[in-house]
Amino acid sequence: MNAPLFSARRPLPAARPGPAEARDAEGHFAACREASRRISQDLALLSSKVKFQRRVVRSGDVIYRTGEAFNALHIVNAGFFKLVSSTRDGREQVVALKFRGDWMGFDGIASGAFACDAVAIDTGEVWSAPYGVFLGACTDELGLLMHLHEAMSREIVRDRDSLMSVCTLPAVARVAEFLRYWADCLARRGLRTDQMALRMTRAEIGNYLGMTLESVSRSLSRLEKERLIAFDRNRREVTLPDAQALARFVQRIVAPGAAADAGRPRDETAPGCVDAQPSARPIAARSSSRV
Amino acid sequence: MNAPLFSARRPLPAARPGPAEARDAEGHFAACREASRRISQDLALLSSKVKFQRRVVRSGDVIYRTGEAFNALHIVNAGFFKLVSSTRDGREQVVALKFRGDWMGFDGIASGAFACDAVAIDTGEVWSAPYGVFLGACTDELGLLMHLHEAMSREIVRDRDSLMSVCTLPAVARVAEFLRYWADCLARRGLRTDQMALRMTRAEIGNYLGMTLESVSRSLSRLEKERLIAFDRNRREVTLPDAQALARFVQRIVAPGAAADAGRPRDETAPGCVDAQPSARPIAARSSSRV
DNA sequence: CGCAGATTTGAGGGATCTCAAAAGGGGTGG
DNA sequence: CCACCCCTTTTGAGATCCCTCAAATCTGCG
Repeated sequence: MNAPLFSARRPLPAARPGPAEARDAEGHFAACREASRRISQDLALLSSKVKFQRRVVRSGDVIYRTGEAFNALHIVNAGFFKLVSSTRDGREQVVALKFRGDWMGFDGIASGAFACDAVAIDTGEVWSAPYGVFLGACTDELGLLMHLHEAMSREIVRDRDSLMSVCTLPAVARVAEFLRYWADCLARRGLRTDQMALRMTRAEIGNYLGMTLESVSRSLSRLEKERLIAFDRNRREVTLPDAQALARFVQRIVAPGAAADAGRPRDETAPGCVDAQPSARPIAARSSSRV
Repeated sequence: MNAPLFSARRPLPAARPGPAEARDAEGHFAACREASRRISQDLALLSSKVKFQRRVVRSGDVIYRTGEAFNALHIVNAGFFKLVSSTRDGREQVVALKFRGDWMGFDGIASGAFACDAVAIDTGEVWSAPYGVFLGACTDELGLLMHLHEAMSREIVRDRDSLMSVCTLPAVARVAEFLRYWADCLARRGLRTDQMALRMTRAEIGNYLGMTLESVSRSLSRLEKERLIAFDRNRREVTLPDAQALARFVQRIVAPGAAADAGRPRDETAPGCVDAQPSARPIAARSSSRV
């Protein structure tokens, strides 16, 4: 009875583009439709299992604040949200962005107090329920438990992707990746990705990506000049004519030597065929132990 | 019967130093002893609830690899581990470090395949059990479930701390924070923090912190020159004579205006609770909505 | 003892930041 | 409806931090 109530665990093979690049676009659209359907379905099931408090929010509304007692978990039903960490000395950092179907509040479980601010950056709706209610529902319904764990796991993986981006990509590539990420998040929720409204200022984007607002602006201008993006009316809305071209642009920056063959599955463990000198130096392995 | 089997949820108020700065050192030591005791206790309880497969590892041993089917969760009983993410284009990133009591493998839950490599960087011991076993144990034992969630939550918070560090601190401050973090992790596990063996090459540290190995080396040399750290024999072992002085050093860099005496790292007592003038520009809040 | 890898240190260059000025956009009140 | 104001964005010029390249030193080990 606790079987696949929530959607199966790895329903998105297309998320990792297979070797066949040609039909990627179609595959991508199919995957997005599937993802969108799944998110809606999960939300519906979730709300049938747990009695939520629903709240409509507007841009700037705060869902929870750093230091507040952790009492509830929140799920985005609509809109966009940012999570902002801050240090005692006044540094602030946008650490995550949240979209429909995403959970907010996991950061509070560890210490019993929320570790960041959750702020709406558009009108939307949040569903909330006390942590204990989830816990109780989880023990009844294994599917819900697995859903919860998957959400936390996704968050961990995504956070690390951010770190990877910030640590290994130059500014313009980070902006390009950010745009791809944003478009992908929209697409997987059934939202149109042409004329995306970014909903964040250059300052917020720059903060999220670890650069100044001026660098964001310059990067966007450069991407526009290279025809990889196009602005709409007010420079707050952006179009990605060709997401793959953006990806190739990033590849070109990362590995200036290697040609455009982006779709290499995974045979590279450097030493073998070192054609693509990764411009990112591999981490020297000390004491590789076993020969 | 599912009550406080695992240690209570927020047992470390001292981790957030209160307004009284003076007795911080004692409070810190007490907190570390407490944390150490708790970690040992949790491990003992864990192993009484779940039948683990135990494995002794040596530096360089791989616990799991990117792309491998996610089958089990792992818990560090001894030693030190790094988690390394990699991209298809060959970039590598140390995304996390793991110590006794930490879990490894959460990244695999979301997609059903591990999303990074887990590699030992010292001899140690790992306890492993299939995910399903944990899940089963969790439904029997609510305390275990909460313990698991706290571990995942801690990981999320820590990952975001890393992002904060990389995005908002200059190189030398990142290195200083890294040393403090490492010392703190050791202290909370009852390990001595004088003559810490870093167990990572400069290249690995630099990768983790988003800088080159040369920058790490220069930063360490500078910290040494300012008497904030001291090297032992082989420059792989480091001593932090005064962790608070290191923290003040970081503060001085972040908010140059706040601390007057920039030259002397010595007897300048940190101003009360420095909620300093953020030299880091705050994120411009668009549409602050409600008046 | 010599080698291989790790580390340090220096010099120069480049990417990004800082500072500054001007243009654009949207909302409000007159 | 328009003027005005405030915020955001763009763009330029110079400064700076960090990276790249290079060479020397150090360490552990076979």
